[in-house]
Amino acid sequence: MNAEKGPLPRAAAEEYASWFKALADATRIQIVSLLARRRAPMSVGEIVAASGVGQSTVSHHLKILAEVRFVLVERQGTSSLYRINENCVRSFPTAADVVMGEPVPAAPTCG
Amino acid sequence: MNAEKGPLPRAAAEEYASWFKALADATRIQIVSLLARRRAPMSVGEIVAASGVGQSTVSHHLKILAEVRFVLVERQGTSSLYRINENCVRSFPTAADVVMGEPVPAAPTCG
DNA sequence: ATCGTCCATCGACGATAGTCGATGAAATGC
DNA sequence: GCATTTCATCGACTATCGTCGATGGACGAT
Repeated sequence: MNAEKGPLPRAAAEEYASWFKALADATRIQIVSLLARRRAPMSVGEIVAASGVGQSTVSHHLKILAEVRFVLVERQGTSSLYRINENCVRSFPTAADVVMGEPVPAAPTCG
Repeated sequence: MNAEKGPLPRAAAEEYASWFKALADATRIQIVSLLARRRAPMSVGEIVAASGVGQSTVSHHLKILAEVRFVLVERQGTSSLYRINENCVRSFPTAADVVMGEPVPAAPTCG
């Protein structure tokens, strides 16, 4: 932990924020927890049926979660199978990391 | 960790999301890290000077951070002194908590 | 009492984000 | 080839958010 007196540089703060933004929505949290409980990959249709929002909305959130590597996608035939990326879950920064200015765990490269 | 098959209930997901929303902005992360590095309380004016955004903006973010008890405020004379709430930082949920459905650590009651 | 300082709140603005319905594209089956 | 399924993308709408400037209230000093 570095403890200079200045604020965290803006660029680092934005990188941290991009992490937390990925989990700053209730629908995304539901999707992520759903994928984590079923440890097996799930198709978009299954996620739609379980989450209660529209198909395009689920697809949109899955894209956001995939951009930060929180979920991994694999095409199989006509369907896309999503699964949780446990490496990325583990490297997610804690609040203590942020306030103490720990180095950012390289957002899009966690697994 | 509970591992039923259904998604996390919407209410729990929203409570989690409210936590992460508090850190989902670069300016708030800068403010929080600033307060954590100086361990002493800081006035709003000091935070404004160090963060590079307007006074009303800082005041707005401090209000959000105080609502989730991430910072604590104490009036002293004409100025308000803000300091980090280390209990709240420690009880902030990890990503693993969320995806595994750990019980929410009682957002507004962490310290 | 008056002035000046410090801060919270208000109103407004632009930007971003979440949701939906509709459209389109890729793969499968007939 | 054609229809069907499955999903991603597009366009539009609304709501929320971050920021600012201005206003006003509380407190201290003169």
